[in-house]
Amino acid sequence: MRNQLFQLPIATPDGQFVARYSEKGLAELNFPQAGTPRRGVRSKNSSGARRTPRRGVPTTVMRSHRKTVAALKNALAGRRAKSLPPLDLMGTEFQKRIWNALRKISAGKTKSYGEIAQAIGHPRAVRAVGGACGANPIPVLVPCHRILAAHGKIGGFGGGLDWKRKLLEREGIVV
DNA sequence: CATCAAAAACTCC
DNA sequence: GGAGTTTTTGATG
Repeated sequence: MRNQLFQLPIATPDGQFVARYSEKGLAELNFPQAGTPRRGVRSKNSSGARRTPRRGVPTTVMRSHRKTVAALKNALAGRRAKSLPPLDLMGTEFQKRIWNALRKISAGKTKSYGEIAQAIGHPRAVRAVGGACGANPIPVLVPCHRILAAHGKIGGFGGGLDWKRKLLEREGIVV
């Protein structure tokens, strides 16, 4: 079991996102509809899933939530957020490196999995990079959708390929 | 606890 | 279309 995460909804024109925060910051962000469609994730929906305690939420979490909402809306509008909320990324060092590299990508630009692999010093681990992107807990804010396959192909996307295309088109990126 | 085996949002021949 | 590379995850001894 991880630390207790506070789960809060985010209403956007595209639906209701679900964000989960630790006391350090944003830990996870999910698309509307599907709960956790990532592979290999067993999400027993028993009482283990902590719902939204509208109060009893630490002020740090509320602050992160406010920033997250602003950043998410900006991102959905096709613009990069001026400032992201504090992120509490949980994963292996390899994944953290990749996610950190993803955050460096400016809005309206794309990179390939190979580019990311080279950026983190494992030029052959392109496949693993794809896996790490799929394990990215915070899509949109960590722009995993700006990663395209080598030959300009769309690649894949955990939250659904339609989302990826939509996000890319909103940023003016044509595939 | 250490080891083996399979899968993955890729890339090159 | 097939083989190659790397990491993660679940099963096995």
